[in-house]
Amino acid sequence: MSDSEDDIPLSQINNGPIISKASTLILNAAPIDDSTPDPSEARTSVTISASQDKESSEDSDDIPLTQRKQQLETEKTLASDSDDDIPLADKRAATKQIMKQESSDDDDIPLAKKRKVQAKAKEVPVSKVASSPKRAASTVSTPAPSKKAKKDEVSKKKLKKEEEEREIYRWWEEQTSQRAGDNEDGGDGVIRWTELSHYGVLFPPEYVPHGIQMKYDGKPVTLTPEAEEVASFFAALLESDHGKNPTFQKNFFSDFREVLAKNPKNPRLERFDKCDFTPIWHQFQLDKERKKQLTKEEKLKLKEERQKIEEPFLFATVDGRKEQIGNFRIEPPGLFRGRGDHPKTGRLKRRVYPEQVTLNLGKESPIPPTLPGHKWGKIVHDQQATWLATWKENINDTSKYVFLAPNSSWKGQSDMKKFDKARELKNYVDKIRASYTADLKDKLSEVRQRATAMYLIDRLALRAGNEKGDEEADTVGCCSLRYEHVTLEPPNTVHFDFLGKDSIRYENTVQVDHQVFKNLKLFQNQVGEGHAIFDRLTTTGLNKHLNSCMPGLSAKVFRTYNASFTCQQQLDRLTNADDTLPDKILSFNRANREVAVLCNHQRAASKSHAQQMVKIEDKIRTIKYQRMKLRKQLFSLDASIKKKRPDLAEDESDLDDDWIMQHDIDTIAKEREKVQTKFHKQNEKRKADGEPLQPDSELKDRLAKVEDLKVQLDKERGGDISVAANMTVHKLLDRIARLDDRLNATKIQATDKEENKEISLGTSKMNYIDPRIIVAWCRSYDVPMEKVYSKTLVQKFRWAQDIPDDWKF
DNA sequence: CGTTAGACTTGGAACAATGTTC
DNA sequence: GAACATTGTTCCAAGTCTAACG
Repeated sequence: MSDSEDDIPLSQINNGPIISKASTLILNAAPIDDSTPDPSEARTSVTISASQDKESSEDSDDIPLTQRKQQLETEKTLASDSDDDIPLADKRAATKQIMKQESSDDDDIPLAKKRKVQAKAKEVPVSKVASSPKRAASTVSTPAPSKKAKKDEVSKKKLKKEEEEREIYRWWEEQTSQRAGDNEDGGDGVIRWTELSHYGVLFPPEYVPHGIQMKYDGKPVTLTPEAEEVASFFAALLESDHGKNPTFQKNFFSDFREVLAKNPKNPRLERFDKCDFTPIWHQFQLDKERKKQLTKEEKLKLKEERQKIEEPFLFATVDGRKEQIGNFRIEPPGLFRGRGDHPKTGRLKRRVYPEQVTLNLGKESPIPPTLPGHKWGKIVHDQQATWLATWKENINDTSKYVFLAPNSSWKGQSDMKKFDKARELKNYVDKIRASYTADLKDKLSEVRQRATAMYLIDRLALRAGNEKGDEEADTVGCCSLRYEHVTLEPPNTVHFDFLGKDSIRYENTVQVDHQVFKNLKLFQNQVGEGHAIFDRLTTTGLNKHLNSCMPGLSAKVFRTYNASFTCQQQLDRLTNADDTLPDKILSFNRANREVAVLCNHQRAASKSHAQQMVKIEDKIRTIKYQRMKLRKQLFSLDASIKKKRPDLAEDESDLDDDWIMQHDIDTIAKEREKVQTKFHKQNEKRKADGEPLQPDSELKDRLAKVEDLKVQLDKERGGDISVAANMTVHKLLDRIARLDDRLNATKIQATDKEENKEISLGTSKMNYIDPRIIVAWCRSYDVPMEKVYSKTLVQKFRWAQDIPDDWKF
């Protein structure tokens, strides 16, 4: 293996913008069906589309960006109005191949049958049990006194675990027909439960005034507790982005003044810029510090107190089964943290009292107690609903709900239903693609717009894009795209730039089907700046049509389908059975990343990312440096090794003399400092213990040793290699091998980190990738599940674990 | 029909817990 | 063992989509 080669990807990855990756990926994942019903009529555009697909699928095979650009440019110059002159001899074949691959995945056993595969079901508990004795065995070596206690603890844990295991409702093992939600015609009229009881919701504690005064115009002012609370909400955010956002400030101040005016004891504060919340802010900083300083015991005690309060709220009983509840807390009052350019951001979100809360309970269930002096707003018995409690929030007048946790049967069932639906789309997608491709030329602009939108939703995994009001942030999805969000570059390149959900920017450049390009141009010209491109299309209309293509189909299913499809495809492509575990994990992360890119799941890069990269690069070099030294020792012991192991004769890349020099200097400096702090610390301890101090000569001796090291390093740099007396060739080879492992692992880590800096993997893992894909992958490549799923995700996807080894999406 | 309400999924950021390193 | 980085969890805003409404 050559180091220089290995280092290439990291730097290159940097250059590859997400955009191009995303576009190639999707076009690749979604081959166009070139068997249009009417070949003579469809020839031109269909041919083109096929050829484009071919090209873009080539793109995806890691052609550097620069080359891709060239390709694009050549195409530009080549392209003329007559579409016919593009040769396509082998291009069809390529498209076919992709299609074939897709349909060969199509080993679709009817879903109903698949569910019954339970051979694995028994294995889960077995492996659990097997792991427990192992743990018990490892405690045997511990000292006698604690032995018994530990053993007790272990068996207790084991028991608890087994009990938990028994308590799990394995709904996925039951006859499908018994389950709600399996109903083809959606969830309407479905009874979800017959018995439902829970302890209601947990209210946040009443406000406790701190008495710290804010200042106005430089002078401290006294506020009523109610006003102080609101001032404190803002004070806490003083240094955050929200606190600095003018809209946030304006909205906060207007609501703050309203609260102030409610009580004549409050001062009149006219101007925001005269307010000074820093005294409160400082107090909060202090509080945080103090909280951090608490001892372990104190923290534990606080935690226990919290848990004791929560305990009754944790579970609900549904038809006799215990189910975990997700969010049983009423949201505390605060300032509304709207995202992006939300016109209401900063407004006061008021405290919620029991009178505003509706509980959903079984008729027979006891009504839980609530805050003293209060009563519940309403008690209902809605057996079609899965919410346990609901209330209205005052900012946007929208409903908030308490639901069961993600590991519950209700959530699990609808999750499974969602993925099964996406999987079902596989069987329809070719037909649907053919049909919208044909519709791209429909005379009815309504139909044509719908087809164009479907193309985008399918190819780019765009969201549907419902209408939004003036009181919300201006964000869009497919149906609500406006003129200015799309830039067209002939012959068929489209630039997208708009704010999507959560005001996350979607920026992408794609080559599209010629007819799509023409349509977009036409629509744009018809509407003009500031107007919706698809002016005849609504999400409702689109979904109605989709539903007629396949029962239960809606726009979001395409996102799920394309995400899961991509993941399956990438995992198959990237993983090798004989890879090391870290390599497999890297492959997994890459597949996961492809999906995240496709769905445009972003995160803010950490402020220290660049520094962190420098640090890790330095770590890599340090390992290489150590390796180099070992190599040299090896050759000085036995020169013949050079011939036997030519791989060891090669120099480490990017280890130049300057770096080595600097590294040695740094090493010495660090060593010196270490010696000194250690010396002083020891003396401080001695002082505290009343022991005699170590003399300064001791420090000098130790520092002299550092100097010896320096001399040795200098000598080694000069080519003078010293080998320890007891060192052997075998030992050296062994050490080098271990360094190589470390080097490899660190490099992988670096690559992963860089590729990941602005991409958030969590959302796709949690919501878009069919967990059965991942479970099957883990099994066939012998990767422990915990390496890819956190504890909670394992629980959430329990239903996905009883599948055959060869399960494919 | 278009509009709104309601219920449920999806999403990034903040926060907490845990792991790593000096 | 404290400081830092990483990972996992919680929070709650912001979507989707269907049903009900007028």
